[in-house]
Amino acid sequence: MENFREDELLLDNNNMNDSVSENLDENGFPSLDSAKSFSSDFYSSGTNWSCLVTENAESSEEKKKKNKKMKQTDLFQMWGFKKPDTSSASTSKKIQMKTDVGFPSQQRRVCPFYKKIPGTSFTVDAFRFGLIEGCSAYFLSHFHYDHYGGLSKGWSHGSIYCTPLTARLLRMCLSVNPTFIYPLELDVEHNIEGVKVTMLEANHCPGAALTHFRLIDGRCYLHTGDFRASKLMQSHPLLASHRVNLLYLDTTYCNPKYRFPSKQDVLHFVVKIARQTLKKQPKTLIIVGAYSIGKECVYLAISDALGVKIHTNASRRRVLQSFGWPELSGKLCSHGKDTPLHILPLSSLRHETLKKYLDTFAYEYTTLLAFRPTGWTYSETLGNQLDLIRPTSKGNITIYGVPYSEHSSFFELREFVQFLKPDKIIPTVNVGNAANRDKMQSYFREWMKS
DNA sequence: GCGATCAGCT
DNA sequence: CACAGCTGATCGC
Repeated sequence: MENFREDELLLDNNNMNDSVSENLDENGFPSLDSAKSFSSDFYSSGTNWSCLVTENAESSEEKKKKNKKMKQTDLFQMWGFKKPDTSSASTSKKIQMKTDVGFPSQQRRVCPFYKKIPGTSFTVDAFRFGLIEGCSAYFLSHFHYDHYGGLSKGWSHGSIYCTPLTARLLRMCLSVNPTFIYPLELDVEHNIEGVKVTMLEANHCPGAALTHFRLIDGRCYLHTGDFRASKLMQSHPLLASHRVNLLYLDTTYCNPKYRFPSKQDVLHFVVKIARQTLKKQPKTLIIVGAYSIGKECVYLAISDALGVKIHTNASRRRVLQSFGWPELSGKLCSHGKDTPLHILPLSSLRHETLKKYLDTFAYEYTTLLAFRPTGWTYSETLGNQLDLIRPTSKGNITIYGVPYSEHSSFFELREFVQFLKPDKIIPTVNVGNAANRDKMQSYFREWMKS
């Protein structure tokens, strides 16, 4: 997850000073020798977003006057029963509610400093800002929309560096011109403009990577992208042997209220529920919800445990096939009737929608059990106790929210940071408001004490 | 006519 | 709450 909502970024514009921008070069890249001071200024001032937006904040006020509209999703198309309708929909004329006339959006959105790597002309996950002056290499940490946003067929602003799997998805799903894409094998040191760059497995979604930069002067910077910290990560030679001077950290769950179990525990829980349900009612259709990529292990675990194949629509099958994982590819099947385990978009995981879906398999299945894996199915009181999770049931439809997270929990973050002992930390998530930034800053200070 | 983008929503 | 989008409307070519 990332913060990039303009209205959020605008919040702090009334309290600006020049402490950050002083340490930026003419293109807004933090200069090499001031890497320390620019991040400390970031923490001390907490509110300096001078490198972000400078336009007026008016637009956010007049936004909320649109009527809610009924939407008519073609479920059969989404589920793969039907080809997309190519006939044009009727377009009704509407009164313009636009308030920021005259300002092209890219002019108003400037790449924030925490996406720029000091002492280099590199940026990370910064495609939605159009051409970034002074940027010669655009790194992409993983293939999730809020990170690749801005990339499309017409991209021509510069070289894109990412893992080979992410590169395939860029070509396949976004038709990005391959001449701009430079796949970087994991765990191999690549020399890019004199900087030694290594991609490390991020334990997030397929293809997600931490990016490790070793500059010519020996300084090491680690950008986590989105990641779930693990013990295994600590044994990586690059992290075990080199001091990290600057850590760009995925702070999605940087708050102790976020407690969730290990992935393994959640997988065991899901499998247990699936088995119990099938034992009671053998004619149960099992659904796992998923976004574009990620959470594959949830349905792989069920597939393995029950010895059944995995059905999903053609477009998702194409994406999953592209991973090149035999243990996944071999289990996919194109006919829903051939397996009781189906994958649907998370948006389908509502009782009403699932009922319709079950109706399309009325001859095969009588009940439906669905899992909604998200990171924020947490509870302060439940904590780690999976057995206290209660599903929501309506008729023969049962939905479990399960805390399968592909981001680090608060305590995993703490352990990772205390292992790494970086000189400085730059949070990359939840930085849109000052209270959050201050809170995270105080956690960092606490962690770094000893 | 189509792809890209935006606001609103979950 | 916030994940990682989804959707319909609008904009731009």
